[in-house]
Amino acid sequence: MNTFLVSRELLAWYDRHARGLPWRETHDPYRVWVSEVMLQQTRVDTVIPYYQKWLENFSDLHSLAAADERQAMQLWEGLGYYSRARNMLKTARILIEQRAGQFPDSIAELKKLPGIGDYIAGALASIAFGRDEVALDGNGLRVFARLAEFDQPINEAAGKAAIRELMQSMLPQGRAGDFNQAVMDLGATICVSHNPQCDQCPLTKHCHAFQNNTQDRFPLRIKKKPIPQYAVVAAVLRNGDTVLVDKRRADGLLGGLWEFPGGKVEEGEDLHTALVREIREELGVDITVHADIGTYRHAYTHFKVVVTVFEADILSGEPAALAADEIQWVRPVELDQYPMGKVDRLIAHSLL
DNA sequence: AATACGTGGCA
DNA sequence: TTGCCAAGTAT
Repeated sequence: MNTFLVSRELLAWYDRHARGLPWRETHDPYRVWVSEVMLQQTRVDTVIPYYQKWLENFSDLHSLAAADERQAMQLWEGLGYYSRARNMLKTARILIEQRAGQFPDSIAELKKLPGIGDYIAGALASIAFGRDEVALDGNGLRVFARLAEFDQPINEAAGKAAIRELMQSMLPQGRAGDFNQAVMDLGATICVSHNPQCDQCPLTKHCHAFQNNTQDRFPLRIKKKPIPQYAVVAAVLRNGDTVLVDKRRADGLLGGLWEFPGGKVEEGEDLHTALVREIREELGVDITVHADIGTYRHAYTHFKVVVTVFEADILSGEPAALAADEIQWVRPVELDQYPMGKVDRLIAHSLL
């Protein structure tokens, strides 16, 4: 492969076909950063409305550093990977307090900030600061794995490192940001996972996969383990016209979001028993379980759940936040003010 | 190195 | 319906 030609022709293609995206209107590090964080594992079409809403509420680093966490989580609700939002708040505050509100421009310093890893550090350095640095994401891995019929799995460190070196070797001095974005645009619009549009690709004459018609076989990946499925129960506990919700601890799944109390059903346990046990563990109260008011199936990244929701009443005791950061009695109509994951939001809406 | 971490689109 | 995958990072 002639890396010089690939690089030159890719840039020429990008000059004509770059997508007009909201975060490409400036090179403002704050805006580039917001977009890159939101775009992790998330499609452009999904991100755009979130990006615009976020910028309307937090137009710069100062307003984000001063932000209310609940407001930030509400704006993030539905995007997933919620630690991204919490890390953005942390990073904004670090930059305001320790760096006079300026992003560092070196990879090493950028990577010290919460939520900034190899990719975002490279993206900020190259796109926002014009430095000659690689930003390698899933698109780049796929594009170059096909170009070279790359024989190593791209979801292992060695494979990623080799492709990073290939990209490094063809990085056009002075236009690394455009080059990185060109690779991503090509991967997102033409060299897509399934049914790549090779008839529109500017690189077919360099592409080994195209020449051998092996696009479907690349990139190679190590297979993931099958994911387990769990039965989960949740309770709608009532007190007058309010229901009880709890705020999950900051770490872990859906950290910092609100939920209806409950948990996993153990092996051999029936749903009622599980719910009584979970509520006793989480809130320190005994309940009577009433009607089943809904079943929800949901797939997280590494497991699936079937959630059964029950109406329930407290028999004795005052609920306490034994396993959560906070508990609150809330009227269902007010629950939109409480950031939640998908399943709990569906349950909340079912109560209206 | 392997696993945890959300959600929605698509075949 | 099920499984794969999408602008990754933290531990």
